[in-house]
Amino acid sequence: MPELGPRYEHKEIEEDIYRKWEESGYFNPDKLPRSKAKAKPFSIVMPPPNANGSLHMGHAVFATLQDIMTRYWRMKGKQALWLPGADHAGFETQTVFDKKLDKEGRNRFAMEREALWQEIWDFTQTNKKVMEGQLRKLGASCDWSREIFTLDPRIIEGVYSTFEKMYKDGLVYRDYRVVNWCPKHRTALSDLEVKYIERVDPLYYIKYGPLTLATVRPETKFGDTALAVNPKDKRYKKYIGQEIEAEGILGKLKFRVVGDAAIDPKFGTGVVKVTPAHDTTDFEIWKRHEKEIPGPKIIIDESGRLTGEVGEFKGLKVAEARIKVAEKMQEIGILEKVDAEYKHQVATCYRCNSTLEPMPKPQWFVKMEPLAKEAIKAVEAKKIKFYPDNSKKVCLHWLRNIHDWNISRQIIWGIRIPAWFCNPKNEVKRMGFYYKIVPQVLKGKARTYRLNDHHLKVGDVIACEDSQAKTFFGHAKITAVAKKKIKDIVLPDPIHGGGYKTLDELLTAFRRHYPPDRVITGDTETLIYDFQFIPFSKENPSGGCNYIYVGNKAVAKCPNCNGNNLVQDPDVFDTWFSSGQWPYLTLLAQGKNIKHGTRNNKQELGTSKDFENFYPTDVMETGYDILFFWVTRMIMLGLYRTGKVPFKNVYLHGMVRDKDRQKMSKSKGNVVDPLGVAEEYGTDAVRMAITVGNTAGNDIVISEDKIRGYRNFATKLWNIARFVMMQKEKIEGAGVTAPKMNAHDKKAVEQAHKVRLSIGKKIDNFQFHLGAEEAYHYIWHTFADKIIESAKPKLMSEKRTEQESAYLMLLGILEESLMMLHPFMPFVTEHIYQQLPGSAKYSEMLMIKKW
RNA sequence: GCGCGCUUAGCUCAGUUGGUUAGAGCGUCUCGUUUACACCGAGAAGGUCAGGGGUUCGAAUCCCUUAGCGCGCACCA
Repeated sequence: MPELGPRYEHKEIEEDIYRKWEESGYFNPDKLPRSKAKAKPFSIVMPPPNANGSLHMGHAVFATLQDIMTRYWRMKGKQALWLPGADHAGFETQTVFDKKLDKEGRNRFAMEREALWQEIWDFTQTNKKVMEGQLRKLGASCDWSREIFTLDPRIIEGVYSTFEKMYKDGLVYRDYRVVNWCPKHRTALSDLEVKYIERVDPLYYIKYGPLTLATVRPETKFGDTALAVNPKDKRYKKYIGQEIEAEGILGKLKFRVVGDAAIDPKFGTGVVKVTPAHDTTDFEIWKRHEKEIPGPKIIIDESGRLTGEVGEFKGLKVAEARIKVAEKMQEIGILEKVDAEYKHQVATCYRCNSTLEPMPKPQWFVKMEPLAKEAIKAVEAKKIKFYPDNSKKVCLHWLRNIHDWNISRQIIWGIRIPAWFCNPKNEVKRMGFYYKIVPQVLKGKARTYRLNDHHLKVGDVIACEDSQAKTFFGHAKITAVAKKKIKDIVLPDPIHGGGYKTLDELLTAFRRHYPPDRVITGDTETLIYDFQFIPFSKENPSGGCNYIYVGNKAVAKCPNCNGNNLVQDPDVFDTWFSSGQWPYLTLLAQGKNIKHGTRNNKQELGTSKDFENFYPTDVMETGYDILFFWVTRMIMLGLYRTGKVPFKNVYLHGMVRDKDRQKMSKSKGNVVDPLGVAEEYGTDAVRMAITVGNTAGNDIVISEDKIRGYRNFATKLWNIARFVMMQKEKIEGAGVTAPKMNAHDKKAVEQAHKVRLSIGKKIDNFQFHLGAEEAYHYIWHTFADKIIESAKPKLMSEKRTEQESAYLMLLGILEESLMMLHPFMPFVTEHIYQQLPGSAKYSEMLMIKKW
């Protein structure tokens, strides 16, 4: 056999084989010979790799496992579809690109949105190309004709229609609340993107008048608006409802003390400062006591520096300010003590490890509970099977304790949120009204008292803003301006609304609306503006009514007030909001029969040939690390949009580790590059190393030694084939016409067949490792070591029939072996298969042979 | 705190609903070149399946418990 050398030279053949497979067209289920004959569908939608780098071992794991299933079911005669894609990976790509810009001395915050978008677009398209090549190298038999990118217009259209429907159904809402803010990347993150790390920080005990409280964040004290204690705490009961005076860095402070059950009396001193702008819990405390205490006072800006009324600390970064503020407190004698060894969890950005700054922002949220409820029902009803089984429990636990999901990101790389705000033009002056006042204005309140000078004169038209919700509700035309001491206001004042009967009541109200450290007495001067209120309406459109328009494309005029002030939300969606819809959107995008619902009702999903045929998909195979990010959200959104679960089975693979169980990372230098080792040892060897010993939900250990072991196996198989081919030449050389197998040899072939069926059973049950091992063991230690060895004397026998029978047996078992191994090691098996008698064309093994 | 796991050969891990002498890769030792293969063959050493208790005719496997390790979620300023 001159063409079969003693070693399998993968380098010479892999590329060629893949090209021929691809040219055959059989990766596309529509082109399979059996597809006309009502073959049952089998479908996997590929987790789209992030188009911001090249493939790593984790990708090789999913590529291998999904390819095993696809090839197996295709061989079994199903209409097998493996649908590939690529993910724009919003925030992750943005951070990768930010780093690149940083190296080049550039910065995205100084760039035009369109120019930056174009650069990132080009960057992802380049990466996408590279990854496609790499998936081919790994032997992935996916249908490239259906490949789709997450920013494809067909996908975006679907994402928009989902958002629109959810908005109308009340499942997405805009809210002003404290979000997880990364000061480095200047965007909000979802709760899942927060990584808590344990840190030791000083715990400062600060005197606030008669009380002492403990905090790790003295620098936020400028944003304090109250103090809180547990209502059951006997020590402090008498202070609840009281205003206490305290010495502050910037002068005297006055805070009200509220009782709130969220306070743990056992922690610190049992007294907490309430900083609603920069702490989630405090924001909630304020919400519960908003009648009694002032709301958020922002003193940290978006880049994590102090801002506002913070005196000499203005412009300092939080970490610096903390030390300086503590020093200052020490100086003026309000720092009681410091516990330097305080251990606590700090919220950080999972991408850059920056400490997150909680910050109030208006954002879009998804109301999760109704969606989770349906998902729980479906999972409990076993509409989805989980591998490993216990991940179902993990999934249910998460779904049962779900929180609303912030889907707004303040980056440019992503799908822009299709919401338009009817905003007042910037040149229009605005005046804020506390949200409780708004209905009074609408009902006829026509006077407002202001301590700060707004420089308004009679005849000015201003926009009226709900200062909590940051929404506008109308115009006010100023009709009179006066300046008076508060005590000189005649009470009750019917034009103001008539709510205050005594000076004390009025002063309390003033204090509530201004920072606590502002001293307000009867002698304080106030500006008094009389105005004529004009609500926004279609007849009266000027200015912007803050109506929110949600739709799949821009409209020229505000549907509410007819104004021309619509401005699109600059934010983009969390990537997972779009990838959470991946299974149905990718299938809907395929084929010519695509319908996206009726023209009048964009909310309807429509259908397509692929959607009808392949949805729900058979398997979702991905890593356990994105169970919550992706899998649960696909289930929820899939049920919401299609009424069906998006997949019948979930298989979760583990994380790849090196031989010392260390997580692979560039910084550790222990990364095994799948393409590099595939080049050196052959793709088949890498695939086997990935498959054997890899069980659902458990981490996978991959070392070069292991890969080398399976490279040896490929050579072994190669030599088995070489040996059998040698017999072929001998038999054929002797001019045999119709050789026959004896009963004994037939039995051996049947045995091999049974092994193949047993391996199939294991693939059916998602036990790929067992299947791979069984094939390995049978071929090496049964076929080669025992069957071939015992056949040797027969092959040398003088009896022709015995010789021929032994040859036929070996040929039969070889064929079985190639088939059982093909899903795992497609290249070497295909290559050998082509040498067998009767094999003419490529792709026979791949497509036509039944399992 | 709540939840989910793990502990099997020197190392890294398999072991499906409980069923003969517990397996694989790599490593170690001995021998071996014969119709393919030294990226090989024949053979060997190496495990009280974390400890204890229970159920059972029978337990690595099911139940309880102890110890050690890991992961996820939520948190106290």
